Amino acid sequence: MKDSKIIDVAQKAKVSPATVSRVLNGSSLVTEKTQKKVLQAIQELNYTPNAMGKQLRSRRTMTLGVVVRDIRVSYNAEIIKGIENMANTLGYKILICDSQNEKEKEVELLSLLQNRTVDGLILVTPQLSDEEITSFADDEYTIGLIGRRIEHPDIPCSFTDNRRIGREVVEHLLEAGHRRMAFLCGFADATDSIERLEGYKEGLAEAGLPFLPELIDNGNFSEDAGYEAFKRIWAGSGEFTAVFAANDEMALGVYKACAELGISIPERMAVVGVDNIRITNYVEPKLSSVEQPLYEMGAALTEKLIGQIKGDEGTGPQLMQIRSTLVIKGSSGKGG
Amino acid sequence: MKDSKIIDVAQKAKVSPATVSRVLNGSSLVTEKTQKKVLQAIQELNYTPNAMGKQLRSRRTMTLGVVVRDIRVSYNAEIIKGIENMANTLGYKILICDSQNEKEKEVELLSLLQNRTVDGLILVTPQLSDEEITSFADDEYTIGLIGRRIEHPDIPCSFTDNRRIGREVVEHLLEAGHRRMAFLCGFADATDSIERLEGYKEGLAEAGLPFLPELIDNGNFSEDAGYEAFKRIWAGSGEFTAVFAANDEMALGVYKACAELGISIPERMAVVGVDNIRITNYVEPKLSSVEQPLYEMGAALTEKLIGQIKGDEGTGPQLMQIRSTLVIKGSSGKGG
DNA sequence: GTTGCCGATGAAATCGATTTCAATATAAAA
DNA sequence: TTTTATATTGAAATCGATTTCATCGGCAAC
Repeated sequence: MKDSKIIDVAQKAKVSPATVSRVLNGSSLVTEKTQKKVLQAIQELNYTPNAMGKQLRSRRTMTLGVVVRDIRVSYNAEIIKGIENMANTLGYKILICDSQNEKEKEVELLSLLQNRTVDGLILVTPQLSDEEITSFADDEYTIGLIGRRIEHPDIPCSFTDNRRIGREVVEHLLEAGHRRMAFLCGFADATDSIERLEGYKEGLAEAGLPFLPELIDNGNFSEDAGYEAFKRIWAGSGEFTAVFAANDEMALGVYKACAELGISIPERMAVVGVDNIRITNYVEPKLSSVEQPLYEMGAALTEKLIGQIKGDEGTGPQLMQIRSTLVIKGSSGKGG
Repeated sequence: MKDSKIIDVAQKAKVSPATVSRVLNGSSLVTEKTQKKVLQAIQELNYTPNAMGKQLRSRRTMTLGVVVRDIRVSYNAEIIKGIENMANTLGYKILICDSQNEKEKEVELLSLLQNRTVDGLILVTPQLSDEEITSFADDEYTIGLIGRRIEHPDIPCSFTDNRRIGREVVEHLLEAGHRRMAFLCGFADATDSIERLEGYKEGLAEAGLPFLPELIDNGNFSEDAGYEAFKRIWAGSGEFTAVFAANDEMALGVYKACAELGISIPERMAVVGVDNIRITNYVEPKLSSVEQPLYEMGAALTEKLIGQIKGDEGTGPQLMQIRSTLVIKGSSGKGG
């Protein structure tokens, strides 16, 4: 069936396209009688307004772009779900862009804003520099950030207090009797990771313990990276009884390394991760982790961003810090 | 910075919009000199062609819609990744729609095709009936299916031979010495599940074993459902030594139930799932499963669908059956 | 019976690009 | 030098809907 245009409906109903448009958009300036005629015609022709025409005229695509580094990692999937749901309730659609962890691709994707393919863009833990992002926001493009924080009046950000996470984990490990604990960073460019490291340092400082650079290593947030990083540290200075990994993936790598090296968890080595992904509850022992309300972060940011697109000014703070909670499980119980 | 239009570029370069358009689209009918002028003007104005204008005129959105039941489940995420990558290489973007497992929502989403928001729609294990889908395809709308099979000249489908999967798993279990094996179905509407059940029956029949209805139960593909289903069967007729779950999630539910009931895997009970999701390698014992090349399924279908949109006719069969492989792990070793 | 006003409708401009077709300019041929 | 063919360019139509502005009609007020 060929799809019909507004003019077809107009002709069938013996009115002008303008009137049809008014009916479609619920304008009150239409007689009940003509409205009925028009609706009848719409029904008979099985007419659906063409989105492109509508968008061009209204200069709104009702679409949000979402840039993630990899759709498959559950951290991102959960955020996307939150974004998608909120966007949908507010009448928006979402365009997913997987940057494949390439910064170059992220830069490219900003063009979606320039060419007005989307009304706004949500970047999830982006690799772009603060300058690149702010310069875009300054150009009146609508951008929102998840898992990263930039102080800018027009950039809403939704993130967790990573420093607090760092401190809290350290406190937990201290309480469990550990004095020397390693820290595995993630991407060098990830503020998440950097801030968690700072929190780790603060925690140690508060307890009057020294910060030992040899207990720090980093990787790219992947299981393999965690595995390698742990092995490096272990080979360097065997002197530690706990590991705090910047995310669960890396913590899983630690599990693997420990299994290989015959190090038992948690007796000989306590392990704590961040994100509390599903797998943490399937490994033995269950992995202690910090749960971030990812779904809520996605949803909250989306709501704010759409508000901004619609022009709601000053509806609240641009920085939305969301509280995360430490979930203690078998991998970091008392004693050790 | 206000974004500029093609007319602005035209004025700045002292040419007509038509010429600018030609330069933009690499038409060969432009003098090198004017081309230079135009490019110069484009650069100076930092001009980017507006996507909506372009789309309206060309009647192409260069966007594909993807409907999944839940973005978070890794089965879907993997498929989406394949779709996204292929779409991207071919210049397409993807609009993600999470149907929240509601059929009603799926129906709604078909409107994306009607109003031309997308050029084509990919449905991943959809809940819509064959009739609903084919009637849409008959209306010249471009639809593709993943994980489901409909015989229709205009509907490309990418799926695995579920019946074969069923037979193969049964054969494997028979070889390991099992004679009575339970089967846990998934969604009642999922052809995947139904076909696997048929394969299971065929496998039994080939071995001359009877099909026992009391060893069949079903759930909704979730871990909880698997847990409940197993408990029901167990309570009914304790007489079986292996379970074949229609997917890994349900198999994980079986693990949970067995742990509670003190049934050891694989000694007392062998377990096999389907999908070979990541968690299967983190549980103890590792879960035997059937690996489906999800990424490839997504990518292959997308390529075909875009070909169809572009008008490549008859470039191959509409039905793409992709071979899956049984991965035997600890949960179904010999003996039992 | 005019005049004035208001509510319903339509004609036409608009959004921003592409593309057809006609009109140039340029080069080649006579 | 004039004619013809060809290579560039521009004017205007187009995609499909929305929206402004003008118009028409009816009704009330004078």
